[in-house]
Amino acid sequence: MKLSNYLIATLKEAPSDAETTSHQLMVRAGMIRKIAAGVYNFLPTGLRVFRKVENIIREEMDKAGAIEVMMPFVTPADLWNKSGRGEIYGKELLRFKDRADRDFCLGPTHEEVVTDMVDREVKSYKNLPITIYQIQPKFRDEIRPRFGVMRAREFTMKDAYSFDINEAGAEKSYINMFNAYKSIFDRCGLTYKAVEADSGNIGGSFSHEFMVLAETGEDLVLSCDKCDFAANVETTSIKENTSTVTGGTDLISANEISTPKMTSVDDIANFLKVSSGDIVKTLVLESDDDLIAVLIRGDHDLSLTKLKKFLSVNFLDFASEEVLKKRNIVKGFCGPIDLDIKIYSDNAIKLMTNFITGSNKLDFHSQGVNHDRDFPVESFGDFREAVDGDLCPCDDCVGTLSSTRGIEVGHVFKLGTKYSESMNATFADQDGKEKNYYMGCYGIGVGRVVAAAVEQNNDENGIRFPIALAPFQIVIISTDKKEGESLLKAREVYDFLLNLSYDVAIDDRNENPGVKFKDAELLGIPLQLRIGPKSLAKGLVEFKNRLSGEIIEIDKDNLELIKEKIDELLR
RNA sequence: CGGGGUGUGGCGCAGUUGGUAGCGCACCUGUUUUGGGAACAGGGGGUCGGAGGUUCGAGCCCUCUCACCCCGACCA
Repeated sequence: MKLSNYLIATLKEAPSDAETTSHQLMVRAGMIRKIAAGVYNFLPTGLRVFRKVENIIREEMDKAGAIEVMMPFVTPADLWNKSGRGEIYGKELLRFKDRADRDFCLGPTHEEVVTDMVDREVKSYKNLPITIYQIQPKFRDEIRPRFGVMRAREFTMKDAYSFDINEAGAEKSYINMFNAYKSIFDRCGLTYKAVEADSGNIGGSFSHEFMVLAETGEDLVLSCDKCDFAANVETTSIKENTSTVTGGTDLISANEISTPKMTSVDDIANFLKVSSGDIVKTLVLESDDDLIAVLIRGDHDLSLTKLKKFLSVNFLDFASEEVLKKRNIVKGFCGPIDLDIKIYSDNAIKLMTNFITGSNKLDFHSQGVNHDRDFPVESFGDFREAVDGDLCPCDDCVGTLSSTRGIEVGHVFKLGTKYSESMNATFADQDGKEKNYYMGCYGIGVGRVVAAAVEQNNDENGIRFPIALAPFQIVIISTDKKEGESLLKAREVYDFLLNLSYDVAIDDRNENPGVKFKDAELLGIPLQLRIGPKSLAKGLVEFKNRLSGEIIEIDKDNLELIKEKIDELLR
């Protein structure tokens, strides 16, 4: 590529709406531009990187035996009604009507479409197992898109779906994809971790997320210091430390204390000079049909994900103020005593006696509260979020957990028969009977992989792309903008490398050398070949390595040696 | 959705008590430069997000609206 005839849209300053490093750098490098909230243009250099990721994914999927198709971005709402997921997906699903008033939506994922497709085309167990994939845009009307293409509303995803005749087959397909994912992220040069995860809206029984480790990640990953356990905080189960009994063995009687205007755990802890762990907070939530209360230790956080799973409900969220008012629940002073809704209690509370809670009266709390004696508990369970220092949940493991932030770039799920049942998708098995497919689904966010790579690889000069992802692997920089020996030599080497199919660009723009160096570094091109009067006078050209900063000089006329050096440096 | 904030040239910003819009970068022309985002001179580009209103006069005041950004269980 001749950069004199290309679009290098670099900026000195990032727009003020770019917060994270990757967002700022991708905009400054001229890779992306926003055209609406969560909707982006990919400019030429951005697209080149995007394609490299896409190609790696495609190659590895093909190698793993997955079959590429393309399903529509616009899908009929009917399919979503069929699976019953239209309601659950809610506002994230962007719906609209066509001219004949028929309902459509922009596909946020394609389980419905692919299940329908396979059901139409595959009739017999003889055609199974099969794994279908596509690389295609998706649209999710996120509440809050952010961080550039990291969490965009329109984004490109590689989504794959496996169909098997039974559970064991599904397991094999899952492992096959899991391994393909490892190859993909290895080839992308990312530092990542595969962790146990929640399956969220997609549903299903079991899943892993592939997390790129980075400070700005939106997810929290907990890993064990003794074994190889690692999981998203959303799903990490907790082994409570049974030695931390608090409150003493003699039960004291409950009494109310005046706590004017003290609505937070911290207020109460400061006022009573106790630690927040001595306090129990009573959280009131709305679920599918009714309100429920959850007791959580003052210094812990509720995990909505875990509680939702425990209750097996579709909807669960904190009760609104209106609802609380209607039920005469006093915000800020809620407690379990005389509360006429079901009370669930976190396991950490089981060991506590004589604790402090709200008293359901404005400006009053209760101390010396004990469960069972003072209020009934519907059920104890593991409802809180794990934190640094919690025990590893694995059997027989004595390790403790520590947390790191991560960017979820890939997710693999076992779906079982969830969709094949709801959509009545079947094949004829060996015994001639119709059976539901055992499915799995597997996603990778292509743009997010690019952003994650930038987030993980940068310095004060810009992006330090892994060689496999860089927009170009080599840029030949003529440091003299006049038509002359430097430019001629640069063109000669460029033609030579281009003929050998190297991923090479020539910076023949009418710019000062400093501009070209800065752009090459901002864009993260791993190798610069600098050709200018200074070194040519000595009969040399020079390489600069973006990653090591090292500069090497080489005989200007020995093209073979130049080629060898490139091969060596790109290895 | 709730709360907060911001909209002025491509990007980053300034704009006083209301008096008719400016700076840096970028862009164009010329000259000089030429190894780390060059210098000088000249130049182009703005319905001040939009609509309505107040006023002799609105970027500035008022009303509505749109867009974008940030925060949002922490308590119950």
